[in-house]
Amino acid sequence: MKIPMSRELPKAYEPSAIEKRWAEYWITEKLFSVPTPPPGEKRPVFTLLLPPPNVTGRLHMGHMLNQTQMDIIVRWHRMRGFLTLWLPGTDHAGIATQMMVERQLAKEGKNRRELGREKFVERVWEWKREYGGAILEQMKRLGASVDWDREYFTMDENLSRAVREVFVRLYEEGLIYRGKYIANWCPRCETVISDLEVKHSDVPGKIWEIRYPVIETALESDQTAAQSAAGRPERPSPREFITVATTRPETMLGDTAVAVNATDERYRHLHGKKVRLPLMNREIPIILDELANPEFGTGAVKVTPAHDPNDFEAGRRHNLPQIEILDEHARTNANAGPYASLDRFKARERVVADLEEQGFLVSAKDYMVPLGTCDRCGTVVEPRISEQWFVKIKPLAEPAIRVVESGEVSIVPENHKQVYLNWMNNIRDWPVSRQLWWGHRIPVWHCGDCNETIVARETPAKCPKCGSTKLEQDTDVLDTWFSSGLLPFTTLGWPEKTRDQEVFYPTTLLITAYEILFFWVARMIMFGCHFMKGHQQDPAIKKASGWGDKKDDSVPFRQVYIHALVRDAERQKMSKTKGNVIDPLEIIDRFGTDATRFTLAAMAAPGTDIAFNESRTEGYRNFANKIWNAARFMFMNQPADQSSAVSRQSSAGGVCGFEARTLEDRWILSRFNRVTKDVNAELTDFRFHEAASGIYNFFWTEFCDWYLELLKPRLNSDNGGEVRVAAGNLVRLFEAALRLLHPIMPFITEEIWQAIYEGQAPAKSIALAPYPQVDERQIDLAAETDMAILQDLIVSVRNLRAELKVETKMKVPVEIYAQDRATRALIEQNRGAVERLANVETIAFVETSLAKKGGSRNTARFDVHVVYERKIDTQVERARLQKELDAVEKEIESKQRQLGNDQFLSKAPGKVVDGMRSRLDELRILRDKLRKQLEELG
RNA sequence: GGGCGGUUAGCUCAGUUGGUUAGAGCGCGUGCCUUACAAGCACGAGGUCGCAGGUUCGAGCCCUGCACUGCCCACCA
Repeated sequence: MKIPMSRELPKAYEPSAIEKRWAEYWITEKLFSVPTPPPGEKRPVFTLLLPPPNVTGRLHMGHMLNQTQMDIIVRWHRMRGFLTLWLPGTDHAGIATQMMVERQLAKEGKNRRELGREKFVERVWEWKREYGGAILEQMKRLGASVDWDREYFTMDENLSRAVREVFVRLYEEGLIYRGKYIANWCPRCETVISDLEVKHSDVPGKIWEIRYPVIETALESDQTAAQSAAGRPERPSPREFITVATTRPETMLGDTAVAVNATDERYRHLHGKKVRLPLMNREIPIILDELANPEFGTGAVKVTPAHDPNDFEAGRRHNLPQIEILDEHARTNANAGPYASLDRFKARERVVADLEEQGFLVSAKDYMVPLGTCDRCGTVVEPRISEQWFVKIKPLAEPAIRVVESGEVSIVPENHKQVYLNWMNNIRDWPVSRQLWWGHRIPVWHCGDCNETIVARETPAKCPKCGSTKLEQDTDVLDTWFSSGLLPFTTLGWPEKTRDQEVFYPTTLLITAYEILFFWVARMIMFGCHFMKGHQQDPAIKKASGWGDKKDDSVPFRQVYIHALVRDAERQKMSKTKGNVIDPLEIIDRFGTDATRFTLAAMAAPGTDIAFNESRTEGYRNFANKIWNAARFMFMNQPADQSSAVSRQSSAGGVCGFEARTLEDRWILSRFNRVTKDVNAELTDFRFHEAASGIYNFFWTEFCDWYLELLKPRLNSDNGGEVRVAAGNLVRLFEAALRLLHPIMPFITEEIWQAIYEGQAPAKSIALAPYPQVDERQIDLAAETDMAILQDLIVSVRNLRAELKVETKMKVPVEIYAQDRATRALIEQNRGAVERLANVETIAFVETSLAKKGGSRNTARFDVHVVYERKIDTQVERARLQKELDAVEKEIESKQRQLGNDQFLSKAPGKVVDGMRSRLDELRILRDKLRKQLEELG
């Protein structure tokens, strides 16, 4: 691909003009594709699995944050020489996709049942082929440096085969079983869903108290005796009632008992009795069970084993019948007698009305009702009995707990580790079957003749027990998370043993949102530890990659980084219903991908949510523009005979060929190395915000505002040699800074970097160039100290000029007193810089303090006085001085107190004590000068 | 009912193991179209770090309590 490139850059940076071009270039050149490495590969390896977005998904801010962080880490590793594999793909997203296509069908006036399963599934595949790639296309705009040659889809044949393999193995190991249990049922999706897929909330509603008449029995005499013992009236009322409370009165149609606690004295006389169920006119027993809490309500509770999980358990304990009164649509069925064929809420109304009419309703009170709704469609879920496949989870959870406890898998930030462990320690069996059509069909067949259940990897020809060919495959599909939980190894060729696994498994890192810690992360760890048990990563690679101390290579990843949630500017969670969703693509259109990425990076402090604020993005768009213009300046100042000043050899990563001749050269080189050192450390700890702001400050403040300004005279010098050095330094430093910035802002850095080399770049892309690494020898403390003094001097003069209201263009003479010889020498040597940057005509050094002169500034190292006829506003100046003096005196006092404290002197580190002493010395000088100045003002 | 987090400048947020002067961006004020950049430059104002105690030579950071505020988990009728 020919790279269009020009050193005549437009004045304002236009991201849209370049971003698309580079995104395409990276893909067509296959820059990020990683073929299976040959044996003997020794490079360190970095592997990252993209959390697969749903095929139905549209890119939202959460994705973008997630992908930006991943891309930063990935590009950073790649530039540091890691063999870097980032695996992209999409998830078939069972319910979501099926709903999407069903909606489409509905528009055509059809439904899936008319179509039939086979045709419907074909239809979903069509939809997937047509629209399923949308989110990955959107990803490309973000610049995500994934290996597109390895793109996967969770229903690809190879991944599906692995899913069947896993199911069969688990079954054979006794870790999968089938049973009739009560579970959350979504009447709209018509499938069972797991606890995790239910959202709980309390909503205003009602609680109804209902009385059930007690049936008098032959045991009455005993009861009476018991009552007397309990100090009750000797005679029971002719019609005794037992009162229960419920927030779902319609379920009483399915009641098969009333429970009281055995310890509850109030009900002792009713032990062994029965009640007559109102409306249904059915006799049901009073049972003694822990289910009834004497502290709550009346202490008596109705028991509906078919429609409540607690009652289900109680029902099992007491062998109670399970009477289902609701069907899969949550409509009442024939068991509801006169209330059959009603929507559940309609049934509720009728039941309440009739109870009231017949005198069974005791009360109806306002109440906050706990309500579970379907995560997908928002429908109120209904606990319902059905036959499902379950994964026995404890044996899988134990190793998954161990590897996190031991740090074989580390979770960052660490507080999520505890959350993970809490959940895992209380984990319950996982219902994995779903009554859907779209997904991995369960590899189980039922024999139509002998009813045998056959669990097999491939479709069996006949029943192994009776030889019948009347076999029907189980109609259910697997929970979407079942297949995505396998991805760390199935994408690397499992169940075959492959070279890819040897090299890339365990994956290095997982970056994901907190929300799917249980859904996905936990399942990956369980499956990884189970199915990759005994796996060993290529030892040379493992060591080179920095994981030599890890013992367990079965884990799916070495590290998990949990990132925050992106909220809107008001800190509200973004949601479609609230209408406060910020569309990242729209932000990108307006500010550019680089600026948007930078925003997310700069705000991504680990552990805190991000309130996405557009004004920040605008600021970072400006930052990109700043870099752009600095580049224009750089190109403008390249001598004609020095078209490519940068060595084509890539250096070890630092600034290559820089000739530090002057203070500003030594200073900027030192600063660059310091920032480089910091950024590398910060990225190691996922402190994206610190890395981003470090680079921002370096580029803008130090490089542009100071270094470029100091360089200008040298670039405009008549001395060709000097110009050459200055221009060369400029371009070399710039080149290195671009590499430093590249992981966060890949597009603009690529554009300028390529332009620097004019088609002769040492690599196909800056993304393949080395990442800057600190060269400690280039850190120059003296240069940094000296530069700070000069900056202080220049700012002081600028400040005085502003106060004296010197016309901007007018140069003024200044007088400087520096008692310290070194300081004076420093200023003398750099007087040109001071004159230029502070707009000074001449500098005159004097031998006595200038503190008494108006229009002066004093520091511990120097006094500077601007010679100008206009007088300062005495009032304002006095106030300013007084304020400063107060602050200084206050600080002196506190320092003196500390330095006078023996405990402090003996306990505090010497560095701190020395630092405080010299600071105190400076403060005293400053105080004296300020006092003199105040005296002078009178 | 449990668990976790937040409270720092007008706004949005940083502040890694406690250590000398608490930072940034935006916004605000003043002056500048200075030949890279007005999406810019220069200078400036603005904070008793939620409240009350405690530990320490030293606390924005550690401990206790309180207030307000978010989130997650949980089968309480």
